[in-house]
Amino acid sequence: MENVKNECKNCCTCVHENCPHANVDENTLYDLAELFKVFGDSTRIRIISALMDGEMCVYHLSERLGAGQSAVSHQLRILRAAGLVRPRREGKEMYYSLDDDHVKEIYGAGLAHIIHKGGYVNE
Amino acid sequence: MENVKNECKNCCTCVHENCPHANVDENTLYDLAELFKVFGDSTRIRIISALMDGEMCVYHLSERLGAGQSAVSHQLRILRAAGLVRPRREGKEMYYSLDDDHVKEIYGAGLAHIIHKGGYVNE
DNA sequence: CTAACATATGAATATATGTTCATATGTTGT
DNA sequence: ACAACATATGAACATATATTCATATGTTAG
Repeated sequence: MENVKNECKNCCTCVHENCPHANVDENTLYDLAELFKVFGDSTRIRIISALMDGEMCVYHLSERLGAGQSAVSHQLRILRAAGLVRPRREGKEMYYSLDDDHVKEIYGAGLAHIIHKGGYVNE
Repeated sequence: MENVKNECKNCCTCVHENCPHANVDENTLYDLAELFKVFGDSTRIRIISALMDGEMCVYHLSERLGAGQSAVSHQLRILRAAGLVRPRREGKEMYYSLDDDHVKEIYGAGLAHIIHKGGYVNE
């Protein structure tokens, strides 16, 4: 409702884009929830993970995930709408790739937490 | 299903915890989706945002969010189960705080993406 | 232009999830 | 022990969401 002004008490006094203590209004928090919601589905996070290695067409994504073409296409639509992936047409095929490095940063930050909590063993 | 071994092609050859290209098995991806799912709710992200300023008791959280006590408590349970917040009892009250800095990193990474996409104006 | 292929989309269904209400648990002061 | 308060929890309900099926759109080769 209200927009409380909070100065960063932890890392700095200025408000730069990476500062997690930056003043954030309610609408931004809703946007943020929407963004994380997109990451919060196993099919979509698996798509993102697959695209870490580089672009891939829908058919190969579908194959790699063992999911239906329609399901993958629906999820790609959501990823696209969130600005997380970008399509590129080449003939009949659509190649998808991660939109920018923010996607990798969010993914990496989440992964670091999982690892820290010990639920992950690297081989 | 299968566990494909991918070496990082972008930033390094070693596999350290922050590398977004680290080899990640299917189970970890499911854990990751579960983690982001926790961030992907407006009530929970508002709780996290509130706790950025420091610990807070349930009643004050409930007050600040304009949400019911029960709703907040239910969401705190989920945040606790995910290892994102930590409770501390002081008399009748329960004070919650962010569990560790990973929470801030994930939050900050998401916020950076929102800002980059232009959906956020800092005052 | 037509057939074959790749992807996208709409509708329907089944499942997951958040909130509310009622109540239980736990703590303090008397 | 009891009353008052703070928080937690279970059940019920309403809503959101992911998948599937059928079909539409778009592209290429012949």
